Amino acid sequence: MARLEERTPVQIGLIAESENISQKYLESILLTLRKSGFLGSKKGKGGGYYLLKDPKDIKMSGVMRILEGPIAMVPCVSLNFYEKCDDCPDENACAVHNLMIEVRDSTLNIFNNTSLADLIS
Amino acid sequence: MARLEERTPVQIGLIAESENISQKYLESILLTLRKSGFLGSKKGKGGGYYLLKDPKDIKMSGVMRILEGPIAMVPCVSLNFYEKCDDCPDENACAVHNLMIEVRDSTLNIFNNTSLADLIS
DNA sequence: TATTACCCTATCGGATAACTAGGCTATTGT
DNA sequence: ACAATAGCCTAGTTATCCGATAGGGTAATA
Repeated sequence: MARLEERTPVQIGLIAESENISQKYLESILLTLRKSGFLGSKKGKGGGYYLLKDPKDIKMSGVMRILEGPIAMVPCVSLNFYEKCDDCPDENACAVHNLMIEVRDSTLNIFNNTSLADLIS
Repeated sequence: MARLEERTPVQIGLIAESENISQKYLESILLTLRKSGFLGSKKGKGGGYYLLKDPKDIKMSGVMRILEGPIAMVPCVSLNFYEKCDDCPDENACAVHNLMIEVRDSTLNIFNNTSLADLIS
């Protein structure tokens, strides 16, 4: 969709065919993206999905979180999906904790500075 | 173990207790580390596990690969656990591929430049 | 020679995620 | 109006992985 100049609706079937995946499976992915505000949709004949924003304004960090879940390698350093480790008495005393934060930040830095437009160029 | 000055064997039971995990489970982890060359072991009374190298010379990238598997987010950009994507006709044509390589390299850079000694300080 | 402590294999159960299936509903063009 | 189109929704299946467990074996040491 991002490769198209115009912002006209694209049917699920067309994308499924060109990407070699099942139509139904793609449907669930596109539905997720619509619910999270990345895509709009149009029903009926001539309908389909379309991008709501300019590809330049879509950061990969947002897309990744929706489609892949947490960016952090471990839940205890995740910003959006934080979870405490079961048997960890003190995160600050954990030797691995700070290292994981460092990795998270460097990954996040890349995703935040890459747009959908960057990807297709 | 890295925190100890001397390189004397430490018993599984002691570590299991101080880390609040089952002795058997810890055993399987230590066994993995021994087989991959990070730890040595001594049997019989007074035995246990000990580091084979100086903590300064143990890079976290090596430890991570043994305990956590691939560092890359997707197999198709993994250096040590490479796998081709099923329905991908051309990796170079994949929009996500280069992004994932970038992330892999930045993560690897951190793990390569962090030693076990860095972690405990 | 008994005890200690590591060695090895098999397996279980829960969670996750890719993927599928089937039917419903809203929109559109004629 | 109405029939075809195309998205909407929920549930479920299947496969795989991983944390964790169990139990018995073997080598080394005091």
